[in-house]
Amino acid sequence: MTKDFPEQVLSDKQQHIILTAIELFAEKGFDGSSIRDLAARADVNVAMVNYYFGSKEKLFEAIVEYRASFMRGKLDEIHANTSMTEIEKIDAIIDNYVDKILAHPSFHRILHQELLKREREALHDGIIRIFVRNTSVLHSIINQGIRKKVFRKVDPELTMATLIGTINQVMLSKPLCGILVNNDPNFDPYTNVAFKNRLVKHLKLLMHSYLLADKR
Amino acid sequence: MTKDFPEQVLSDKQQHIILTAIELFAEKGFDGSSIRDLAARADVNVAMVNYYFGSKEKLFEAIVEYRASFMRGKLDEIHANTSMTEIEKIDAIIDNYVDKILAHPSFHRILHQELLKREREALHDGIIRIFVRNTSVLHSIINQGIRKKVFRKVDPELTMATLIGTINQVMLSKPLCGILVNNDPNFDPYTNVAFKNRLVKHLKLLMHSYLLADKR
Amino acid sequence: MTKDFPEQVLSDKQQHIILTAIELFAEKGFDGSSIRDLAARADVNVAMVNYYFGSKEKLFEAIVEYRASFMRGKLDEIHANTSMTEIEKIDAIIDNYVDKILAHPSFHRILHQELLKREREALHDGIIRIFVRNTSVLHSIINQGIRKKVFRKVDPELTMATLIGTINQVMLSKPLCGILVNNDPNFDPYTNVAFKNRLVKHLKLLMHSYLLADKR
Amino acid sequence: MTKDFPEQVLSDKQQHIILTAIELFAEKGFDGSSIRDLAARADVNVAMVNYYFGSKEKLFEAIVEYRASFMRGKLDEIHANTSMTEIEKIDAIIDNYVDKILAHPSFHRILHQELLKREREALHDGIIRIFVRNTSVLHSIINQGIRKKVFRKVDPELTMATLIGTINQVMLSKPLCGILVNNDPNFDPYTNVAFKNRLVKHLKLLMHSYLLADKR
DNA sequence: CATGAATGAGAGTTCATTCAT
DNA sequence: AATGAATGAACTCTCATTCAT
Repeated sequence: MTKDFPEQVLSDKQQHIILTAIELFAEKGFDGSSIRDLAARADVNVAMVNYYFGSKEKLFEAIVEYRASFMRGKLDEIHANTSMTEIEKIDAIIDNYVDKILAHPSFHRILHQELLKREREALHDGIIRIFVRNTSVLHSIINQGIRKKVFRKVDPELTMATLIGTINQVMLSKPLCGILVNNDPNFDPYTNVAFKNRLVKHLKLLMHSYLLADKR
Repeated sequence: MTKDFPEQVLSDKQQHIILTAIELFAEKGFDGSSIRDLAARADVNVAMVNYYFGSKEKLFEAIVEYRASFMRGKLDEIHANTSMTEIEKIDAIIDNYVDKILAHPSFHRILHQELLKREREALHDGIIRIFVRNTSVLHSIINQGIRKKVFRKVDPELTMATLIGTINQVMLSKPLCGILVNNDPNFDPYTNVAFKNRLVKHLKLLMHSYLLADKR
Repeated sequence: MTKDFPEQVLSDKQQHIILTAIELFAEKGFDGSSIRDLAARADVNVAMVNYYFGSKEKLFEAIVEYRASFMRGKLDEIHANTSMTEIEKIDAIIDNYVDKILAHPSFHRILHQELLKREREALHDGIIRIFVRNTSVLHSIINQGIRKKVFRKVDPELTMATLIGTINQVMLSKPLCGILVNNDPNFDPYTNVAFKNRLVKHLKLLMHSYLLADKR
Repeated sequence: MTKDFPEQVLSDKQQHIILTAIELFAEKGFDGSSIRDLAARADVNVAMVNYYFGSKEKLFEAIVEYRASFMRGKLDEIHANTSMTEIEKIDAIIDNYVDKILAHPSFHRILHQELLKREREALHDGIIRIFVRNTSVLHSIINQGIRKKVFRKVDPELTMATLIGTINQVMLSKPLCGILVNNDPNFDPYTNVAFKNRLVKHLKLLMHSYLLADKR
């Protein structure tokens, strides 16, 4: 069984602060959010954040720790499954990815905000490590498919970038996504089941045509 | 004839500040960068930013204005070209996109950082407008291809997301990209010609298989 | 029973800041005083002013609130008193006014400084309201005296201006007052009992001759 | 012949700046007005103020110099006139004062703003000197009237304070004055002839009753 | 265990003034 | 003689953090 981080025990209040912080940071960015904002929104004392987490930066690390392993379990299971073909595994990963990411859009947004900066190196590296680990299964499956010649000789790394990048593109901005897919900036794609199905369908079709098409 | 930059006359010093700010904001984020940092790095007086641009926020707007039209010219040209097939236009757009975005990775990163927040609504909307404008040509070409039945009945919006999203994914983080494509966090993909060709090749192959494959 | 001060609870430190600010603003004006000056003089941290009062402007409002009602109680009592004649009431008001204003020369000076500007409209209006309230009793007594024909048919508003204006004139500038009444710029009239009596005597004599003289 | 200050020659532009500054300082106070505000309002270059007057403070001195002697001429004439009785002289001074002050309400307001502070000592002293000189004639006339026993044994200094203070009180704040005399904050008393006559009438009546009444 | 008070550092911005032209 | 560009200092205010209780 895999564990990304020590299974630290978090009190309800700590969890509450973390969940509030995820929303706040997603809206205003880490630097754009103040501890006072956060304390007010979470209805706790200003000193609580430092008291519980040590510092604002450590709170961010706690957030990552709290949500980081959100992928692993199912991915490893898919990877280890010997009764699935490679393309079935790809499909399963698509289902899983879309599911998990749409379930936590704010956290996803925070991670990407931090990834886009080059500050806070330790944190940056930590986030990169999460990404690398979470994509390694996908990487391995694509490579295996190619080796087995059930997949075309595609570029494995960039194929991964396509799969993840398509989802990220949609998650970039709720209003932008709303405009593009529904011509309505107030449309919320992240909670819309029809949109989720549409996204999954597109990704599967895309991957099928790309990976399976005519393997000469 | 096309023009890449707005007519507004900017002094050398103003341009210098803008270029320095693009690098700084890309590294530390807008909120994470201080005017003092910027002034020191650009080797100008702290008061210059407000003197030239009015405020930190207006500097951001000036940056966007300075680089915003970085796509349009060529795109319109491709769109209007009647001697190209749809798939040739897609290829041309891929060439163009990759070219332009790899040439200005920092600006690209800044835009996405701001897009990931929901603050500064006016600016956010402005950036969204740029994205919508820059993707509208692509949208129109895909739709035309589908109407002409030279393209499969794909999901046009999500196909765009795939194209743009793949590039964005690669631009997300230099070290992440370096690790994935070269197993070396110090590898700089953005200035590497081989990588650029690899990216272009992947995208074209991807789009060809997806759009053209067996239109039954 | 009357209360001179609003109910609001102010800590000792807050009161200390307010009292220091009154002196400072009286000397240098509101705009001429910096929060750093104030903090240094009051021997508190620069951040305390904003911490306690929110902003420099709100500190001003707190000052006004703290001292604004400095008149009312006694005035209402005089007004309501049915056993005094009108001229006795005027005399009592003179006693009261001179007393109160000489006790808080700095606050008095601040109010007038702000009154002389046309900025900060809300504040300006607030101060005007205080003046109007504080003079309304006087107004009403003069009018009553005229109606009862114990006073001459004077101009009630300008008679008020004379009464208040004489006191204000003396409060304008300590050195100017010192020179005029004692030929000594260092003479402090505001703490001098003899001067206070002299001022009261002059005002009473003035009002008696003006209001009572020959009512044909 | 008396001269308060060297008869410096001022160009039209300098006069224009001075007149604009008087209005601006009257509205926002000296510290509340910026040279940029002034330059913009006067439609001149920012550097002009320092170029012409040396500094912001020296501009203030130039303003005082420009308007300071606004009283003297006529006052000296009244004083020296041997064919007028003392009370006639008082009446003439009232006419003159009210006239001059109502003609330049902004300058009057500036002087008092500065008088209310204790800053800029040299300037403060200069202004005090102007006040003392301008009131000396009045002082001398009252004293003479008392000596000649045509006036009562009033308090000469405070009688002056009453005369000047009544006018000042009315000049304190346009809206306050408007409310008191006309129950209308938008009423402009300073340009209203009826109000001027009312003020003069009140002052003369006041001074007559006070100075002349029953000299036992 | 939890908190309100307090703080030094640094933020963005504005200022009067200077200077090369 | 006149000015636009430029600047260092100082402004108000907010910040993450600390600490006595």
